[in-house]
Amino acid sequence: MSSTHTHSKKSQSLTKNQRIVLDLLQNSGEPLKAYFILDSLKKEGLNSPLQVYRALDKLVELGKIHKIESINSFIICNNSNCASNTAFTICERCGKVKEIKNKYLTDGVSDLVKDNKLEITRYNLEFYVLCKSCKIN
Amino acid sequence: MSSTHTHSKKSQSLTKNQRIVLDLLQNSGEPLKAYFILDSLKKEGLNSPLQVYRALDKLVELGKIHKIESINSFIICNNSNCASNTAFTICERCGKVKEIKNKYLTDGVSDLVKDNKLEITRYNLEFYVLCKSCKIN
DNA sequence: CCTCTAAGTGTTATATTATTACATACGTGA
DNA sequence: TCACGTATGTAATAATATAACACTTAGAGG
Ligand SMILES: [Zn+2]
Ligand SMILES: [Zn+2]
Ligand SMILES: [Zn+2]
Ligand SMILES: [Zn+2]
Repeated sequence: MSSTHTHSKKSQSLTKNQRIVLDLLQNSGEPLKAYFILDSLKKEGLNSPLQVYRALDKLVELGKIHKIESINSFIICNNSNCASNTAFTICERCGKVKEIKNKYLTDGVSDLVKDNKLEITRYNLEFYVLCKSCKIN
Repeated sequence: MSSTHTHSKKSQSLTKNQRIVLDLLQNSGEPLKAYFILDSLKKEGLNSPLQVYRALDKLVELGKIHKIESINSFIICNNSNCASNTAFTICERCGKVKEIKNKYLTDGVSDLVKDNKLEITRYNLEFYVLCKSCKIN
């Protein structure tokens, strides 16, 4: 390490807007909506929807967050390596969202996809459930 | 036909708005957006977004159409029995959408779900692909 | 250091998607 | 007939997302 070449600086560094949006999602752990993010980060200097959407787009592209399509929300990736392949459970009662990191499920889906000759570039799987605490009550 | 009894009318009969929206989706076969539907059916008497959304909601509930979440569009169900469990491929290049009716895939997903002790009430799977004609060109 | 370029920023305005609220109509069953 | 559930029509508004344009910054390479 610490060799002469200075490359790959870019790949590690997020811009200020990207960073504060990522931090908020990280600290929240929950899915957040773009305009909620905007409101939350007004004090940090974010003024317009576009600033939020641009940061979100980039973070999605980098695989650091995911968009949950059916609720128009964004959540931190807790999986670190799912690229653009995502799977979530969403509680139909309380709205709680969990990223599925069960290897067997995601591998299984990949296998099914291969077996069925679907050439998938990426996928988004949203499973609606009744979560444990909602099941009890 | 035209017998005396009038029962079970309700279960078969859609209202006028529901019918014209369903017919449009049926004839199209493609995913359509709510406001496109509205524009298309102005001449049939639809005047407001709400009329469209109400019809769409009902048709989704009846399982006659599906919403494709990642493109905010609605498409006729070509499967007739998928209830609220849906699976689609979406071409990333041309946007073409196909409902997956491959029994092995959907059964496989169900099995995976069972094996992984996920109590799913329904699911929505969106697979992004490069479709055949886009692959060639 | 200088210049070029890709990426990001800030801002305003606008487009697109969806719901709230409220008054009215209509069919079914008690 | 009355109550009830469902659908309707309409206006207003909320929520989500993008277009357009001028400007800035950071890194690559000479
Ligand atoms: Zn992830
Ligand atoms: Zn729950
Ligand atoms: Zn279907
Ligand atoms: Zn295609």
